[in-house]
Amino acid sequence: MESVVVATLDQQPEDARGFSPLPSNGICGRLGDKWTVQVLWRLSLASGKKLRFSALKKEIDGVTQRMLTLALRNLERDGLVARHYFPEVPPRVEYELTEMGSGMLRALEGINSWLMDNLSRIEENRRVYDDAEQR
Amino acid sequence: MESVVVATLDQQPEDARGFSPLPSNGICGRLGDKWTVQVLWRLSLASGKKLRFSALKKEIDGVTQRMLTLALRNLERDGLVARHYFPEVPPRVEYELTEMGSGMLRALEGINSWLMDNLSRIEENRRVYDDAEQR
DNA sequence: CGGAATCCAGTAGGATACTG
DNA sequence: CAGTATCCTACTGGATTCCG
Repeated sequence: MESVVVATLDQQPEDARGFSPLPSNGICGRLGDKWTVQVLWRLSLASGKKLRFSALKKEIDGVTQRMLTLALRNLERDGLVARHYFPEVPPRVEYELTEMGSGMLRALEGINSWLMDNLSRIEENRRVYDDAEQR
Repeated sequence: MESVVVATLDQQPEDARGFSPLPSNGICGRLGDKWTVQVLWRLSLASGKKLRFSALKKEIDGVTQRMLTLALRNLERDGLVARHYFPEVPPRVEYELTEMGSGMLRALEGINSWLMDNLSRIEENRRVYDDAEQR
């Protein structure tokens, strides 16, 4: 029996090499990218209301049009965000979280709060490590 | 009051722009990289026992020496992994999870199980989206 | 307005060879 | 054994321009 920590992670069927790889890598290459989580986050703050592209762009500091577009496309593709296109003049596009999207955000609460609790310790560790310099 | 989903995420002091950014990006660029989580995972499976560099390399499928070294260095720098160097001939180096490291892994359980539950749906969504092709 | 297209710089990551 | 050192490629992400 492994440690309790990983017990639930071990439910995945083992692969040909005889161990269960974490799906975290690969599947969430998405999570690792620079903007995806921030987009989900801003949409969730809207709590059910839809947000226009320009609103998202204004609220997510530093994101470029291209990166926001790419992030939204990937989220839409995964079914985490719904895109509503209104063929008006000028055109209007609104985005909202899907059920799945908000579920994923909920699932992120664990690491997020852990990070908030441990961020300063990590930064301190890095400082110490870097000060030690050449070993 | 925001949605329940993000309530606990909102405890962070707001920044100058008036909203609380998720720390998930930036702090865990680490989490987003290709090998970090897998290294933590393999170390946790050892449950307290230390693992040698070569053991890790053998068990983490596809990782190169360089990438494993970099991942371990970063984890050590953050204080998530402890490195024990034995100046023998030939040299021996052993790695183990720190308390902090296993805490982080525990905190990852949320997304991990969510991903395992939703992976097939996501893949299906992607398939449908890609089949729709040109919109 | 909400992109798409293009160009470009920086970096993550892989292959290979060498070393204390 | 456990790395460093190089080299190289591919992808991320930024800036800019154009389009329906």
